[in-house]
Amino acid sequence: MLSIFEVLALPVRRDIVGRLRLGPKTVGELATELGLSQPLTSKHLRVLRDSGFVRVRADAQRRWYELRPEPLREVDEWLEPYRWMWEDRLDRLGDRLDAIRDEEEDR
Amino acid sequence: MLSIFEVLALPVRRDIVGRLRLGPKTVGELATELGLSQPLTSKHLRVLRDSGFVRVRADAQRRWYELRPEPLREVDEWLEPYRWMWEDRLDRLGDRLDAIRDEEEDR
DNA sequence: GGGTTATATAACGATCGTGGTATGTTAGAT
DNA sequence: ATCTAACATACCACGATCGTTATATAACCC
Repeated sequence: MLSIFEVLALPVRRDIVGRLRLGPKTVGELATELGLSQPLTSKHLRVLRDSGFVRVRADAQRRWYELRPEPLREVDEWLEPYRWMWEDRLDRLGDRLDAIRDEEEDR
Repeated sequence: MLSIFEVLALPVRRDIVGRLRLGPKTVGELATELGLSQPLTSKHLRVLRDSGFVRVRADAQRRWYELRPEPLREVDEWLEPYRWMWEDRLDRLGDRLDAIRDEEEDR
């Protein structure tokens, strides 16, 4: 089975993930949108499924694929130790100051 | 040239990135720490360099590799449209409330 | 200059994932 | 019961990348 980062390494798979962001879609819908053959679409969805990115719901012959947050969240957590490199804050201090300023402006 | 996600797909490359998090290291240091051959280490560093993850500073025969934030930041930005899926907040409202609560506690 | 240290690159073989084609499976429709 | 629609899977071949080994480059030391 492919790791989370390996799954995301392929542009077409990130594309699928992106198109499922706003709601579930069927294999046929995705294949059409992406201009892929049905078997190839199914295969990528299989990879996404095995790695936890999507789950399937059966509906007659249709298969509705739905995005799951966990793997994406893992990527987010992996990034955490590096965020200080581009987020100019001292241990969330910046966020707090921003929030306070926003509150002031709302008055 | 490999894309950012392709670069991160390999565990050993994420490992290198991780070990450079706290400061620059030489090829030899990394090779020893990771238990890799020198040529392999150099090759991975080459990939990391081409994709912008690291930059090199020459120092006699030594090459100091330093981590750069940009590609990691790109991953972070790619994740942005998905964060609502696991961050329980309504358009940053949660962050603000957290910050306000923290401020209250500090009093 | 000769030797050594540190690193980069070339060449090669092997592995693995990708994409295509063909086929299997299941459910609905007539 | 048969036909069709929607999807999954098996098989195969190509291509890319990974790791190894050998070699090249460059700078320091004696």
